Amino acid sequence: MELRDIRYFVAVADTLHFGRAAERLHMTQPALSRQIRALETELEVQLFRRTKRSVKLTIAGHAFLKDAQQILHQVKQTVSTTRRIARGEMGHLRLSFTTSALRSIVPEIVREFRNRYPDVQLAMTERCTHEQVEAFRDHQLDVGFLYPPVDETLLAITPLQPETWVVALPKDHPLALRQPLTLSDLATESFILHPRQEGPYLYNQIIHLCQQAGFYPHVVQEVAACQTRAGLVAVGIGIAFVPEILQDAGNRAVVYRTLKGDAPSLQMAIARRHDDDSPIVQQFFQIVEETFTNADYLKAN
Amino acid sequence: MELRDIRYFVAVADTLHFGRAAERLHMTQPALSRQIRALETELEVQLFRRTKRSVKLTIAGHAFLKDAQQILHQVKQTVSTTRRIARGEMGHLRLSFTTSALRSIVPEIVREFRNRYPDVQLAMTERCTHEQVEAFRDHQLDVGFLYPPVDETLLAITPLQPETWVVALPKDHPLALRQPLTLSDLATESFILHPRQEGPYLYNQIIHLCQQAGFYPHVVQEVAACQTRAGLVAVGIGIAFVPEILQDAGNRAVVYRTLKGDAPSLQMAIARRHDDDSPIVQQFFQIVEETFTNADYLKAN
DNA sequence: AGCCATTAATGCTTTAAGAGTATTAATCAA
DNA sequence: TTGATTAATACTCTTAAAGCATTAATGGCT
Repeated sequence: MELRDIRYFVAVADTLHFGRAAERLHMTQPALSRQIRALETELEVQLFRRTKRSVKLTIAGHAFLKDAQQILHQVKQTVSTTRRIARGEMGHLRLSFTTSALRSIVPEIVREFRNRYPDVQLAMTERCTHEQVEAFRDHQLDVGFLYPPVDETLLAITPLQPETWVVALPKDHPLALRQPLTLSDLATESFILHPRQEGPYLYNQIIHLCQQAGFYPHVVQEVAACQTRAGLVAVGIGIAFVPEILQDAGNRAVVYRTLKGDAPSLQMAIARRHDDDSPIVQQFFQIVEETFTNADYLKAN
Repeated sequence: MELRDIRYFVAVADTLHFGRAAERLHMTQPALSRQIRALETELEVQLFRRTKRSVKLTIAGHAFLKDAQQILHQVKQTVSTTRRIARGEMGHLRLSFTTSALRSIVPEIVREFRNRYPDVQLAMTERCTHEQVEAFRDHQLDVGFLYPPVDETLLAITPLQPETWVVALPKDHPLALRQPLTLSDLATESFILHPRQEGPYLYNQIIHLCQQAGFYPHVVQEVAACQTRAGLVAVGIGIAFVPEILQDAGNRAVVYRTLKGDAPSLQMAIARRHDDDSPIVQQFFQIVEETFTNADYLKAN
């Protein structure tokens, strides 16, 4: 049995007239009569009770009609849905971001995406860079905002705007008054850094920059959350580095100072699997690109 | 799009191998490759991501597969159900019967029908003959146990076993001792009959038989229910006619006497619309026939 | 690094299912 | 009785789909 047969049957069942049904199907009456008869033979079921002058459905024909219409409807629905999914208008997208990404342009991107593709289910999870890479490996993630470097054989990376980090000092620290501050000024300080395994790239970068400035930093504590580091700075445990964008939300007992010359910096990036051909992911990247073009445009004015 | 395309697609999606899928479909690989490609062109959707060595589903392909399998399943289900309905194994049957029919062979017939066709929904309603005819007219009824005569242009009638009616007398009535009783013996009695409009045929029959016996019956009361009539006989209001099969269930203060010669009698019949081609109804009649053949066979032994 | 096996695609031919045309047969209404 | 209506039949024709032979590209294996 083919959908053709079902379409023919429904036309005849609707009109109860082979001639008119044939017309509706843009074919001739004999061809239609033959197809219906063939369908009945195949089913071994009489669907119509015909006289030479009239046609009506049998009981079985009535039942078949109901199902037939449902099948045709489902086929139509399937075609439509498949097309929408292929166009990226429907489906789902699993998104991850590091904690600090929420303080950046990311929320705006997500908002725009939701607006433009309301039928795409968004699943968002906060994950650190390392967790994101693992999730990508396990096919648990489609798009991630993270901090390179990562395994670029698996992931395609698009760098976003660089993010410079500033020094957090207690309000009453002597250096809080000095304005052009360089890394070498911090040589004798105690440092509160983030745990090495949470962000080895940045950690090593800091150590390396300090060594270039002629000292090895004295690390008194390792704390993951930036806010907590600022808190510890406030009570005089030491000094710390935090992202520039987080400084406004900081503690009142803390001042933030930009470093002149080499300073710790990270460049957030957006990642996807190389082998991912999801049109939704493509569209997400499209929006990311547009958002940045737009943002630059605004800045230029 | 045709079911063929869907079947082909599912085969390729299952095996992810054009050659093996073609084998499973009993066709050659190039033909299959071409059909899949045509399907993709028609849908304007890439369903497979092919390399020269491997095939895998795209996101849209995955979604389509799910729906495709469901469609194929539904088609299979529809064919099966339609066949069962055509064979009379599924569907519904609306059945009516008069009150007294429940005291006859009818329950046995229904029991056997339920046994043999458990997937047929039975809707049973008690209706008098007149109500049944109305229900048939309104297409509200498929099979009815009723008492002719009825409109035989609408209904096809199969008569069942004739049912003779007996006289109910008070236990201490003088005629209770006379054994060969005839209708003329009742000439001076008071009669409790059923209401004329409830069964005009039987009512007229009784009047007619009495007149043939040389008298016009003196009717003191009209009561529909046979049991109630027997009750009134017990307290001496008059005498009554009841169906032979009901006499066992009668009042202890009442005796029942068969009439010699002409006696009121009814022949229950089973009715269906002439234009009803439901296989279920046919099968019901089949069982009715078998049940009677069987019953006669038992009697003969 | 090169060769062979594997596998999907392409070009051409063949087949058969389905459609068209002309006609028939039966039924209902006037 | 006749004519209009309508589904079925007989035959021919068209075309979509299948088969066959071959190509092209890829990946594994020595």
